Amino acid sequence: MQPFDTRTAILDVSARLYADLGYSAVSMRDVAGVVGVTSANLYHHFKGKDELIREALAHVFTQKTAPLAELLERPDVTGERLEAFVDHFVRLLVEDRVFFRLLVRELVDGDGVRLRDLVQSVLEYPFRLVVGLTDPQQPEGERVLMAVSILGIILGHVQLAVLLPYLPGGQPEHADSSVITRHVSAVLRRVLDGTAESI
Amino acid sequence: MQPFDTRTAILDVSARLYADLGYSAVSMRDVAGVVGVTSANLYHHFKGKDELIREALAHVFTQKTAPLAELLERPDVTGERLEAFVDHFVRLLVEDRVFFRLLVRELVDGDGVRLRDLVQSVLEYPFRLVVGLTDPQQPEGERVLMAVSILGIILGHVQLAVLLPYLPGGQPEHADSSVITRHVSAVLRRVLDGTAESI
DNA sequence: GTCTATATTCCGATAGAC
DNA sequence: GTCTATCGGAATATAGAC
Repeated sequence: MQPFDTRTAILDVSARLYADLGYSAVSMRDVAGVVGVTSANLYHHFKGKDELIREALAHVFTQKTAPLAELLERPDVTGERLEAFVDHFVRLLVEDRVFFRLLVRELVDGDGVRLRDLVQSVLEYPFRLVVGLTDPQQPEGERVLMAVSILGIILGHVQLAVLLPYLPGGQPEHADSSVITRHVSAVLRRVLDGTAESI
Repeated sequence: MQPFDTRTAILDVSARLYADLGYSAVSMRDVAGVVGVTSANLYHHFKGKDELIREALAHVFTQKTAPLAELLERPDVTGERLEAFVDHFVRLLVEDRVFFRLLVRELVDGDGVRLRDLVQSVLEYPFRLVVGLTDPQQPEGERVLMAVSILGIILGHVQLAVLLPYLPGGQPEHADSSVITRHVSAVLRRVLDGTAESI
């Protein structure tokens, strides 16, 4: 642990550039240039480009998922765990552009191994919570589908937000995390209350 | 118009490779090799890589959106226009892997100009329909947010489907278009009926 | 309209000095 | 741990013959 850890700096820069440009468009020279070292130095810290990007992904995902897990481990005393989860997840996706873009990129480009890693490091925990919010009297398959719908509506909402300036009636304010959180919470509460008292 | 139009073949191959690999990972040599011509030939039909990919996108989007527009222009006599729309849109995203991946890639990588093109060629029409399905007594902003939620839940559901094999309780059958259509239709019907009789 | 051949730049990766 | 120097190959793009 040094005051300025070169390896960590490389991981941070790699994650940001990969999130913005994608795997093939970010070169080892680019990363090195932003960090302020030579590209040869990158090969001292990492075996190659594949390993660098893979570790950068794990670096960001483990970093950003910890607070979410902490939230989910708190007991639900107010019955507003759904709102708290939506608020936190929307805020994470809207306000952390790097995290959001890494997530979407993995969903579209990830192979089987990387998708399983993504689930285990980021999505499995919130997924279990959301399944727990669905009607326990429904069969397992229905509850899984409902959980996917809930996570999907949040992801889709954030993803479509970039189109709002070009959609008829769309205002950029509709992409604010507070607006999205309020709206999605209301929709989900209506859906969940229609099936069971799940709080 | 020739029996085998080289230009059209180039556009089809470009769209497929770009959908699978992304902009930087698909080379002019790759496209030419699959089509069965030389890369120099591509520069006779298109000014460069940028123009090729841009025209390939427009080629696919205008092609695949026509049936959707046709559906939306039919009068809603049975009151099941929502179900018909969900069915068609889910089927399009699930069964046409090229279209789906192009759409997601544009959402994550597109700049202002390309996003506006995407809206005008693909999303504006279904968006107007979905706005029409929401409660007319709600203010415009609320109806827009609801429409984004409806499109978003479909997009998010299809997008998260790749994770189902790795999620607890997830079954690959949950990614079938018929299963997604039935589930999403039921959820949306519940949400929309909670606000107004919109049929 | 399609080809061969090539110019130029950039890429990932390595060797070896310090 | 960081550097200079460089290799071999692949990228976009062009010139010009057929």
